[in-house]
Amino acid sequence: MGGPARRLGIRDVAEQTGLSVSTVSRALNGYSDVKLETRRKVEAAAEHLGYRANFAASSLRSKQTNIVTFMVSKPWTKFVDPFFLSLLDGVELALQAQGYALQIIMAREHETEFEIIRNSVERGRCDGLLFGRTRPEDERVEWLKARGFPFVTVGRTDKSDHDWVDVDHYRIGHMATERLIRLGHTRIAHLTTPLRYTYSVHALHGYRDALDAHGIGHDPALEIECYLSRKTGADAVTELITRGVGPTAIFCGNDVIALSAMEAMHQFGVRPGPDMALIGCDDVPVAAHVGLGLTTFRQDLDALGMRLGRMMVAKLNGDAGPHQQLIDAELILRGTDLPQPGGRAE
Amino acid sequence: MGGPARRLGIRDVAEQTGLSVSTVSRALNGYSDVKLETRRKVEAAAEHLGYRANFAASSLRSKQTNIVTFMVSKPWTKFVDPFFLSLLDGVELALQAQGYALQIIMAREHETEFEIIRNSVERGRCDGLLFGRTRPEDERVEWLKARGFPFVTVGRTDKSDHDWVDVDHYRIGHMATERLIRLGHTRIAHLTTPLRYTYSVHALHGYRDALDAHGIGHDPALEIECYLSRKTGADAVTELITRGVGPTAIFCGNDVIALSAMEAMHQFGVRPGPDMALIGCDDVPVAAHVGLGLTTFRQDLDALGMRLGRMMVAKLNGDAGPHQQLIDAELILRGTDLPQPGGRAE
DNA sequence: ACAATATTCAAAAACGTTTTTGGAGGTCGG
DNA sequence: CCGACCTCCAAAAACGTTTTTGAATATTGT
Repeated sequence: MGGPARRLGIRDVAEQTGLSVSTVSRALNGYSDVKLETRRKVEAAAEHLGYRANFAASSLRSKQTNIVTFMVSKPWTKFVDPFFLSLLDGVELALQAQGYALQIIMAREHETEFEIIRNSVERGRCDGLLFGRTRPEDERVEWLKARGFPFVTVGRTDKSDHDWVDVDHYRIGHMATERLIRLGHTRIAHLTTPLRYTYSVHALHGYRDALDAHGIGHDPALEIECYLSRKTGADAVTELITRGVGPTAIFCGNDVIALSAMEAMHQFGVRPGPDMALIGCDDVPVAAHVGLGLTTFRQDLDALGMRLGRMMVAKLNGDAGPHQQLIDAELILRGTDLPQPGGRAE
Repeated sequence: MGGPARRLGIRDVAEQTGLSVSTVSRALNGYSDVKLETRRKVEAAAEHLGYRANFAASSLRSKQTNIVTFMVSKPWTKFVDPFFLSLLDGVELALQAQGYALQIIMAREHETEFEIIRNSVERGRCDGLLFGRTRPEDERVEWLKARGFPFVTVGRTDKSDHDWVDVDHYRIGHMATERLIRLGHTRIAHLTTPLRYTYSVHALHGYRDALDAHGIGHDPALEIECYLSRKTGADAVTELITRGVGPTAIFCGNDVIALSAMEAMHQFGVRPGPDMALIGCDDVPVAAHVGLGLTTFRQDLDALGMRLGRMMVAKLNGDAGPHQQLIDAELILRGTDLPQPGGRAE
């Protein structure tokens, strides 16, 4: 005896209040054509019964999920890159203010990135998509654009005729290099982040242009592409030192590379700062506390995230765009950007 | 002219193949009562058309989402705690091997944790739930247990009669303290992680029991609860030094606290290691590279994550449990655990 | 006071799948 | 050769909402 214990449904709320199912639905979803008193009654009953609309059913009928998905790629997960976490904080804030939920999914392999996106879009798992690590030619961007699916990226592509937010890495590269030049350095190495990503190329261009502006040509032997696993900053420094190409300063694409580079310097008895100037990027938490303090660039990731989120909400609300936002980073001077020993600083 | 551009549906695949809708569904979902040839034909047609089953519809009908949700709490997001990232990596691996997708959602405020769980469960957004930061009396655990919803936690509660994985923080506290005692220290401070979490209490007990075992009573003035924002490890060290309670060694609940503590020591001219021994926990990436190298405990988070994921899959497959797994951490000896200056080590 | 309009709600259709049910045709044993 | 049992597939019901449609009642303007 006893009913078959059905799952609690909107029908139960309707029975409880003596109203129709449709009225309950309209009351709960904030439609205007329901009397205030009725709405209150419905809300009270729903609260009392502990009813919430089934997600699958409601998104099937309404054709929207109220979910925005952020896809984070493997390299971000394995080595803790503080970048995207702070970012997500801001995104979440902006989204939930407009009734959207942020959902994060991980792309384990590089190849699955596209598959995950296809799956999300074609199965209708979310209303909008967010992702970073854009490449100059990015399959994902092209595909989404062609399908007209709402998305915003962190980082640009070659064409960049879609919605994005980005940190101005060209400017970062330029400023860092210029600062090192002003300190008297002329042999300045650049340890780049993986060049398959657009932002790495931007930074590289900034670096080269700054050299050019001061009549210093760029030397391929001083430009080394670094990764997080194989070929780290330490490997690059080892290479620079053992090959005797003689840099007196290094600009690193990010702090993890810079930290790794410092590691190798120690092993060669080279002091980061006095013996070899060093500038990083990202201002990771330990940057301030390592050695003399790593000079680096700080980005307001909370703000970047908020903009990213708000941009997505705007798109979702039918705002056509394109929306594009370039963010400046701030140079944080600490101890590792020292004049060239024996050189003449301006 | 031109059709109303309906969304691609299973109907289209049925028409394309000349089969019925139900057969297409059965073929795509791997049922056995469909001829191999037919299955191939269906799969080819689906692939050709680019069809994928709508998520909302399929999960509405089948009453399952194939999604497992990991809820991460605010403190984990703001300050990059490497802990949960490596963990998630393993979880994802274990889940996707069994056809489940991992979805991550963030609880911004402490108070929303419970709300998020209620929402996920009552709206039927996922099949299983994962979360950490368990407290001795944990409302979430009780609620989920009462509802019979599948969940596994990272960390225990007072009762712990549910499924969990956990690192043995009692053992960590005990080992760390014992090592410091063996090095000749008797005034050993413990900078705890927030004591509202169960694991912090476990570590504290390990610390106290080790002291007791050597006939050293624990001194409340040497036990300081630390947080990530207010009252950091630096604040605690400042307090210890200025109050003159005279510890010669410190065991920190995690590396972030330890790093922060080192910071303050520098300001007081106290060298971490020679002047004050220090042991942390977690083995964050920089731990090896800071100062003399921070002695700490390493946990195999990938393995922990895999177990967590596998445990969840087992539950979802009807395996009754309870499943519980306690993981050992490994002491990584580096430079900061030195004998008490002028003391007599065993 | 009457038509026109607003307000409030109910009934039923619709969303796109999966599951249930059952039937047609083939195979096998007696 | 007939019935029993497989194998494979089609038709229809079902999942739990939201949206559409339309009707009853209340309100307003003239």
